[in-house]
Amino acid sequence: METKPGKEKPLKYVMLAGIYNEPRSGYELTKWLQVVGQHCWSVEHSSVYPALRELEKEGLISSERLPGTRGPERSIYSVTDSGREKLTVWVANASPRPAIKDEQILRVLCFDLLPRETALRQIAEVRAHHQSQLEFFLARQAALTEKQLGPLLVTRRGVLAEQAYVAWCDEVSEIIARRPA
Amino acid sequence: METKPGKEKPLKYVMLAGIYNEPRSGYELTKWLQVVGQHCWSVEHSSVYPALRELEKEGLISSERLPGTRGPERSIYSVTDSGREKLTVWVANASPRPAIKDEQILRVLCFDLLPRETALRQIAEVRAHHQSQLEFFLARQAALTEKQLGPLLVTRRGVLAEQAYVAWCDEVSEIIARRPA
DNA sequence: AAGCACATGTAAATAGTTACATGATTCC
DNA sequence: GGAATCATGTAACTATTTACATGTGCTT
Repeated sequence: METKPGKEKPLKYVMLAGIYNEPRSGYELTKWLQVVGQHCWSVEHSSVYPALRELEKEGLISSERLPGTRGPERSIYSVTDSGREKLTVWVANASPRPAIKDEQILRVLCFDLLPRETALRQIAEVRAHHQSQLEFFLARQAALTEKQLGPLLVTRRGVLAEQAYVAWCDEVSEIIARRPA
Repeated sequence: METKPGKEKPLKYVMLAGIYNEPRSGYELTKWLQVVGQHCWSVEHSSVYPALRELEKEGLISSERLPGTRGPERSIYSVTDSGREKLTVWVANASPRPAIKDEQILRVLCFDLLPRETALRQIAEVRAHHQSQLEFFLARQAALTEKQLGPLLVTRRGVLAEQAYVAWCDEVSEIIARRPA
């Protein structure tokens, strides 16, 4: 047995996956988790740095100190051979069902509490947000080739998910609009 | 000032929305959050009961003790007038962006670590899960009329979200399949 | 009488955020 | 020299899960 046969924190594997995809600093990893990772696993930087230290202590990643091109020095992490092995085992496992927290859907559940105008305005704003996310993922998709299999598939997920959200907003608007006030 | 001008826990509003939608017991609310709430806000029962007590203490919901039709006695909660007012204010507010935790997308990011067969098998299982979720939401949709505006719109979200997930799984399969091993 | 679904609760542990803190470098 | 971005970190707090706990009533 190696220290503990128990389960490991998903966040560490999430980060390992991000670093495997491309060597990154903690800062870059945080940014990545906040933009690309928005539809899979978004966290704050305060969770990232301690996890990086754990991963390094376990020998799953290694760091290299580099002078920042535009900014101060940072540590760039790469996945070690041992990390790659652990990651491979993890990737082959089954995932728990996605966990989603989306208050907006619950607001829509209660839309009969609002005057029609208010509801329509709210959903229009939500639509605008997801439309701009969609455009972001479309732009990213256009910049990728089939060579970059993983990033391309993840980006496709972003595109499809945002398209579905925008389509739902449109349905909500339409149904609300043609309703008796 | 009423006790605290600070922000309130989202879970309480989520539950208030669920009870407003239909008076429910803690047990029923938990079930609802686990099935319908899967694409908006899923929690365990251990979070539900304490929050119910808080909501009742604040006078936002009231309980009625009823003998269970098939099972022991339970408390059915309804939204009070005061609760309805608070809920209305909340519904009119803007929502934070959805927070999603989905390990599967990150596994796909690393699919080049797996033999093609393994990856295809995994994604087929994931597809099957979302397909069955889709069928659940479609059945639910068929049972609703436009009278039940909120539940219908929430169910539509389930349908669209699961369709998008299934479509993504198909894309992943296709791209993996026609790749050099 | 055993097993299952109903029904509710608490305590300990974990995960994650918010707020606090610091400092470098670049651009205006 | 001030603002913005880069870059990293800690501490306190909050939210949520897991595990423990208990008991009812129906079905087989």
